[in-house]
Amino acid sequence: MDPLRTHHQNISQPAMSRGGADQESVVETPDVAALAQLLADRTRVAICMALLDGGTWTASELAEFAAVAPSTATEHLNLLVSGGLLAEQRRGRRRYVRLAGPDTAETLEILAGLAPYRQVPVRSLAEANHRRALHHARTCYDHIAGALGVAITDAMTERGLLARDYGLVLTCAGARWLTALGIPDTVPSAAHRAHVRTCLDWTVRRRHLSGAVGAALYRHAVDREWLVKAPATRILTVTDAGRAAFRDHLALPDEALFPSLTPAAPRP
Amino acid sequence: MDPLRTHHQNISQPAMSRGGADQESVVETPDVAALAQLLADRTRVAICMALLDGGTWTASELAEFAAVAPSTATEHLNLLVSGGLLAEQRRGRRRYVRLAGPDTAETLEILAGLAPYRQVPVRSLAEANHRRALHHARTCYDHIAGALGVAITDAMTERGLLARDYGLVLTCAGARWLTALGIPDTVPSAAHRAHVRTCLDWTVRRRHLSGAVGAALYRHAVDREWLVKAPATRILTVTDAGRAAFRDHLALPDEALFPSLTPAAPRP
DNA sequence: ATCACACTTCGGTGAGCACCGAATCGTCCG
DNA sequence: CGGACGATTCGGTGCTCACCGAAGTGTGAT
Repeated sequence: MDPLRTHHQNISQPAMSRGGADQESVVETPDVAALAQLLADRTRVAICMALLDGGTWTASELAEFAAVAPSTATEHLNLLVSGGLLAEQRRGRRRYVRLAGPDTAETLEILAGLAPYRQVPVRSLAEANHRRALHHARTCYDHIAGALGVAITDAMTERGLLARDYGLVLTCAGARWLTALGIPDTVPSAAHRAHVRTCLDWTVRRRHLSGAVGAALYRHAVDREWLVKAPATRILTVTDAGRAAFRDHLALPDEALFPSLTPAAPRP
Repeated sequence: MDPLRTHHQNISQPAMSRGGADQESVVETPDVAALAQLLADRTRVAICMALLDGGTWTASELAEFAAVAPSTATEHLNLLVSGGLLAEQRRGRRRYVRLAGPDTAETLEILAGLAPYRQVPVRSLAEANHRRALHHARTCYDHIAGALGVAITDAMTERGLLARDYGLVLTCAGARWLTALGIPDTVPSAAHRAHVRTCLDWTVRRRHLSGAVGAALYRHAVDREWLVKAPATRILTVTDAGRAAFRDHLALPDEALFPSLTPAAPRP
């Protein structure tokens, strides 16, 4: 149709204002393809997934994690930073990198929930253990995911702290429960209306609690040392104190509290 | 590092179970890259954006909309359907296609909100008018977007029907207001806790109302003929009755009710 | 000063893929 | 039946890009 259309001018450069002819009539449009292009590469996604632990990684740590050469990692980081998905901070000879913000993290989680599944071979016993631990309990940027996260959400729902109507919401009882735990500030006066979001868990294909309440709960659990986050991974470990607390406050069953008891990836 | 790693085995085929050696130790992982790959092409995104009007299109309509050859459109539709983003229905020699579901639509909107902006030239006067109309009021799968959508959201907030704490929520007054309008069924008894979501508007870079309440409001407005949707586009036109209603119930200003008065894409 | 280290730049390579046109297959209509 | 039409298949083309290694740059430690 359009004779100007050479083959495959799909994304590439910003097209360079030509001749200055009709430059007055332009419109801005969100370039979804450009954003998706950033995430259309397994290595870049692996980097983003690593950063979903909410932490700050160096370039070489990410290169090793993603199993690519440092030079390749540099290229990917350049793209992700200039695309606005990652924030960087250079100190000395190190390049520190983290997710740009909660929006980014949430978008990644949403995509992970909608994405098709893929079979991935497990090579070593160490990797199998790592998988098992991830499956049991991990961070999801600022809240708790994995079997533990789902169990918490389920228990809170059963006990009437959360209610399901057109999405999950915090009930008045739930607000009181949070206050009793000593989580007041995050939840404003009209507590029953506080922001509750859910997030589709990619290991269990079940929804778990996120949003402001999920974040507050996670922070609280870490502060009280109910949970300990392993450095440089997203793995959470439940402490003895944590087991006591989760049994006490939510009557969580042992399956949710011990990683070894977590059943192997139930496929729906 | 890995000698098995030839160059660029990034996405491609499902790798074909080899030799049947170590097939027991596999794990399922969401393949975000594969999903993003689907959206990493301008033409495919254009198709998805067209389908965001919530309607059903034929293959050739989409080919014309996206300005590609029919054969190219077929290829794209095959990918999008088999990737689960689109649902198809074949009748006779026609292929009817629509978005797979609300999840898909929501994900697209979220991506559009996070995506970078791109300058797009406007070629004809007709296109300029089309843009203006889209900018003023359009559907966003199942709710109202554009300047009108933002104005509605703002007005509802100002009048205490919506409140902002950790995201937007419907107040008790808001629930009563909906009931008075005659929108009861969508909103369950504990109405003030009904599902409210916001959606970042890509024309105005402002949030507007979505979720169950947003969808109910849109359906109501169409039922009462406050709004009329132009066929084969996402454009909404405000009728006289609509203007009266929106002035009455929300005191919307004229700028929000007449497309010509909408200011040209304010950039923050 | 010297060396180790974290990262970057650059050239080259190979795979992937968006596109079209021409030919083909079915379906619907006159 | 025959022709128009919607959609598909297929071969070919050219661009894009993920990857690496080797060489280079700057920082920090000895």
